[in-house]
Amino acid sequence: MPATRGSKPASSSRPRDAGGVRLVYDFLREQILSKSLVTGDRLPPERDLAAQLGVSRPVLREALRALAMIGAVEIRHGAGTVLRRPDAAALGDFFSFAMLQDAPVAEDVMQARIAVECQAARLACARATATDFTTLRAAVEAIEGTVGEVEAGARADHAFHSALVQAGHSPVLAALYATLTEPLYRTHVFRRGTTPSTDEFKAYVIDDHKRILTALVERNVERLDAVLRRHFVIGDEFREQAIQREILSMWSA
Amino acid sequence: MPATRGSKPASSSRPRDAGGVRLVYDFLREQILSKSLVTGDRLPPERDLAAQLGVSRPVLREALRALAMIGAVEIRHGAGTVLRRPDAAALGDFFSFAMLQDAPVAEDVMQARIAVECQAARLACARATATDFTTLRAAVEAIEGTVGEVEAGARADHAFHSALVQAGHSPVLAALYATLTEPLYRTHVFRRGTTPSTDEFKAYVIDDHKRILTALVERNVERLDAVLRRHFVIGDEFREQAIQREILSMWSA
DNA sequence: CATCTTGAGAGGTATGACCAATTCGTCTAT
DNA sequence: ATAGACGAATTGGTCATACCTCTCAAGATG
Repeated sequence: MPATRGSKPASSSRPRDAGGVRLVYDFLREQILSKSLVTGDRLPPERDLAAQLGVSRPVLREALRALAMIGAVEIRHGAGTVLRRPDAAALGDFFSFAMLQDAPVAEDVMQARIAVECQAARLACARATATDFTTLRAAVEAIEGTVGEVEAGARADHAFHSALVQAGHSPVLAALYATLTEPLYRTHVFRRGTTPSTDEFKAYVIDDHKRILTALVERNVERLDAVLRRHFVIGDEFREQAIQREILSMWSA
Repeated sequence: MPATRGSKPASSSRPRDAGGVRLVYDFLREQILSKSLVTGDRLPPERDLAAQLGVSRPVLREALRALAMIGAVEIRHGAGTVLRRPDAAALGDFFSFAMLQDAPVAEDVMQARIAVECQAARLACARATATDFTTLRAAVEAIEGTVGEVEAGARADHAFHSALVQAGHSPVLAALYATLTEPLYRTHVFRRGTTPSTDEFKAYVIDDHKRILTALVERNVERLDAVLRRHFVIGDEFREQAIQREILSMWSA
């Protein structure tokens, strides 16, 4: 085993990684920095890379698994390990482990969801692309076609709101949003809570989604924010009661 | 090796983790969710935990190393492995690998911070108590007394904003805020970035914090939102540039 | 040309042994 | 009685070896 360098911890909030693991991190960093490796490149096979670095394969695997956790590499069984460019979409476990330790209540989760979605919507006014608009229009159409159905309606609703967040082109907000909302849309009761029962209410729900899209198309930040916040008020009480009983069990699945 | 469950990936941007590793993640998630394990608890020794879960020690170590990468556990040689609550300070490697490949992450974290703080501020207009107001007034006074100092000024600034978020009485928002921001205030450059240099600017910063508090006292949601958002614009570019430079040098070791 | 099969390559896992760091208990000196 | 030193036990770090499982590409067959 080669001597480790006397470098400081990778992060002031994490203890110093073991020497073998750190050597792998450092090696890969240098490879990227020197452009010897670029995003998409396949790393040498584990056995070869471990020998090259003078560490054992389990040590190399530890390091690679950790890098996979943050999306820096993608490990594919039988195919090899590829260098990836981390983005916050890879941080689902980070956010879920963080939130699991606070036992959030349903209303709070909705508030955080609102926070993230409204901020992403603001960004979307500046950043949304033609592709985003296409996606959102298709999502509105999907809502129109499924507004009275529990399963499909909830899926279409989620797709619309997720597309809106994606249009903000902020990976951290998108990752947070996914963590916060994915469990929501999986609960039966939440799905029922998003399903209007009267024709009048159905029409209103469809129109509201159109109003959101219109404000975005016009890139009107304040109107979009207002329309969206009012959108969330609708059905809030009904939804909250439904969610409370199921929210905590979902993050462990 | 026990059969793995047919669950989907923890994050949609990462391929499915290998079965053994996933089993460890799931186990720990459940332990946390059920309060069998709380932050600060020491996990069983590797040999014992591996046997308990029916995986080999190298597999357990892979999983733990990955969790250590996001700050969910702290591994100490000779002492044991402790459960930690992840916060962004643990993501040094994430940021460094991301930035080495030109991923624009710092601005995103700030956007998430803004989302959370503004939503918490909205809630605070309805929920702030007399104690909250007392805390916030003291925080403003502390800002007045330290506005030209790098360390103390940053601490006072952070205390004010944290108190504002706390006044929203939303544990999820408060936790997210802590997760996203506490590490920032630890960097020297961020602190310098929040330290006004001219008397005029100092007075403006003090007044802006007072305006925020006034809007809250009047429980004026829209004014508070507007004042706060404008507050964030000030110094944003300076801060971002400073953070990006600092992150590379500080975390890449 | 399209589809299927096979073999090589590459990741996934287990076992056992040994090394290194930390913690705790015991003994000795003051 | 207290403090410090030392050694043993505990626990993480690493290595070597063997075997299993998945993926992919090349070759064979219809």
